[in-house]
Amino acid sequence: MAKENYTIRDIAELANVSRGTVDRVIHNRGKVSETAVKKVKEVLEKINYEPNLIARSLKAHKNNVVAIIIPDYSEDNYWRQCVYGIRRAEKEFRQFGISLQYYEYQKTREAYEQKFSDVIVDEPDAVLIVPIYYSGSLSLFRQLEEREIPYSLINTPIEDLNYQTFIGQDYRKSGRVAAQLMETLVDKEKKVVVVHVEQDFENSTHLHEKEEGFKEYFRQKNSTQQIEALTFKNAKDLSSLHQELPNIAGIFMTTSQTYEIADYLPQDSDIKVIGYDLIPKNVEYLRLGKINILIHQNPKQQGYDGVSYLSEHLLYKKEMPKVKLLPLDVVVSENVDCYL
Amino acid sequence: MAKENYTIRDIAELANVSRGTVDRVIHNRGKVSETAVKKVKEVLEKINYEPNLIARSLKAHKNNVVAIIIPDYSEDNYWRQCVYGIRRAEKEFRQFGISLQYYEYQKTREAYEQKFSDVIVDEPDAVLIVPIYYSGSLSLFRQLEEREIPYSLINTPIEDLNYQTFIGQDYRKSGRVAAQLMETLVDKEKKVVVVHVEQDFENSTHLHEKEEGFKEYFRQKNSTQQIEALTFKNAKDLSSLHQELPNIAGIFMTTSQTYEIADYLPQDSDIKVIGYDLIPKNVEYLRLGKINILIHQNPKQQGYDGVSYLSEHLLYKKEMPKVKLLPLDVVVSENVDCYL
DNA sequence: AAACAAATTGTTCTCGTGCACAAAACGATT
DNA sequence: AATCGTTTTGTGCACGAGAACAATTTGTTT
Repeated sequence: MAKENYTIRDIAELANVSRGTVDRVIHNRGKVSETAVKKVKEVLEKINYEPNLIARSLKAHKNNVVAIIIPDYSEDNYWRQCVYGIRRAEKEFRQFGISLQYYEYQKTREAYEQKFSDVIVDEPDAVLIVPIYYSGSLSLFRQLEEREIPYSLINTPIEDLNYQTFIGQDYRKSGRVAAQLMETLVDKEKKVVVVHVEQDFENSTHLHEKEEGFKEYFRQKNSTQQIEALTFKNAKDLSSLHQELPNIAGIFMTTSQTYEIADYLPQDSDIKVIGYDLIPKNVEYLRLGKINILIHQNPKQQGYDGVSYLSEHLLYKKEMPKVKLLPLDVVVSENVDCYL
Repeated sequence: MAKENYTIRDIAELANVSRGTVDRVIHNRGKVSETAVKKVKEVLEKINYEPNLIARSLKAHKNNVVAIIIPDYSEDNYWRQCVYGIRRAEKEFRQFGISLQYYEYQKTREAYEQKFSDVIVDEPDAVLIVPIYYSGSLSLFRQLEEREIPYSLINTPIEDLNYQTFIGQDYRKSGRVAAQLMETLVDKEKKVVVVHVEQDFENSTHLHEKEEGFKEYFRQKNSTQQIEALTFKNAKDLSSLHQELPNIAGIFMTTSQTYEIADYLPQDSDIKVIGYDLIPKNVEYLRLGKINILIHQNPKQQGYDGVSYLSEHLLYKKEMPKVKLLPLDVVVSENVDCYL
């Protein structure tokens, strides 16, 4: 196989046909005689033709619109990081005729569904969505499918949908990682607790997965470690933990409100805390030693990948993986700088 | 600011001049009358012109050659991973007229310097180099500089060179991370040892840095932890550690031969091992629990970034950072899959 | 075999930039 | 005012793919 980069012209010459015919064969459109098809295909098999994407996209410029449905990020550092990644991809793909349309929703189910409906009315060419509310919006997803609008989910998985790609983490594995790290931090005399802070816990399968992974790890190790799971609708309710604290060796927070729990611990507490996400408050507490370990969910990468995949799909019909799992980065105070 | 993507043509119309004049002003080449310059610049300030890189690179195609000087990777898993990253970038930039030329060297100083000389004779447009040998090759770097051939270093830093970019890790911080993790794994009764396996230890500043970072962490914490550093020219010599083992709580291996030390530990040993790199043998031992933690040096990313930076520099004269530090990924058995 | 329709093949233009070259404008000199 | 040289400005082409359109060949019918 020669290294050279062949062009449509080269192929046409080699096959003794015109450029138009080669083009028709490659994209198997239009009528071409069998003999011509054969001639071209023979050449194509011999050489390794890779179309020049630059030339192609120079021509393309269909101006595709990708809708971004994301929680209001003005006050939320996690989603803001995600938007940074989205913006990076936006800048990169604008050249290729991709433009983004943002639909920010306040964190209520109504607002979410409203924005989602808006998107459907606007008929974008693709949709990237953070579906933090589960039930109810299924019919909206179905509408996207009927209209054949490709969509990807980031951060929060939902089963039984025909999305293009889910981008996020393996949450069960994430719980297991937390468990393994917790095991090294605490000794088994006291119990460890898994704490969820989420209004709609029932529908948050990813939090269930984290808890399950956490317990699974200890179970498979035949550990005698005592584990208790607690669910709070609101961070304020964490104060009720107060009297339990003396019996607790470690806390695994399954959401990014990890810093909230650290606030309820006494100054000289020896309780180990493992949680999620490099939001500023968490990072501060990690540096102070109030939080021991954070698992980084790579929101920036999630946003970037989400837009990239959809864009390349629209531009080149590139296939996308059904699931893209990002690494489970373990962050301690000494390496936190690398991830900021 | 309108969102529209302006073209040279648009600017020409708005400024009432020809495309050629706009082009001359933008690249400030050639003679243009002051009035014309003013007219064009006024328009340029009003709109936000961003040249279409696609059209630009469609035209470019100067076929730049980037030389890759890298240790023989047929038998070395670490460098092979690095080459994977290089290949990914190669594929991506081939379209843009970048081609790579590989110069693999056997791991002796003579072979290294020979290949380096070959590169200089071949006069590539840029050089990406893994300089595992330090002294002696400085004159070769100077020759690159004289010929104004841009070059970047990956993995191994060398001071006082006018390289474009060094891509690798912050080795001191890397040692600190290892120390912090070691602290959680061992109790202070026994000592921990830092083990280097390297023929040319004197010249390996990055290994010194790792050791120094490791010690620095404990020192700053006013820890009473006893630390000892040992240097071996060859992995076989590790057997001499045997009688010391009962006094050792943890071992910090500064190179990828971490699996070698694990082989010398008794089956039921409680000695904790922290080391580097996700080569298959290390990963196997991590899964088996013979190694506790690996720090991932991201060789694939290093290779990819190295080629990308140089390519974009050649193509668009894009500026490159002087130093690009990759994250210090902490890998345990439960999250190792994410990084493979 | 002429006439026509249908199938196939070939040509040309577009995308936006960058460069080479052609055209025009300007100024100076006779 | 005509000529020349110089400066400035305008135009055309190439890059490679893709699609519309034009041209050709093929097949069918009378």
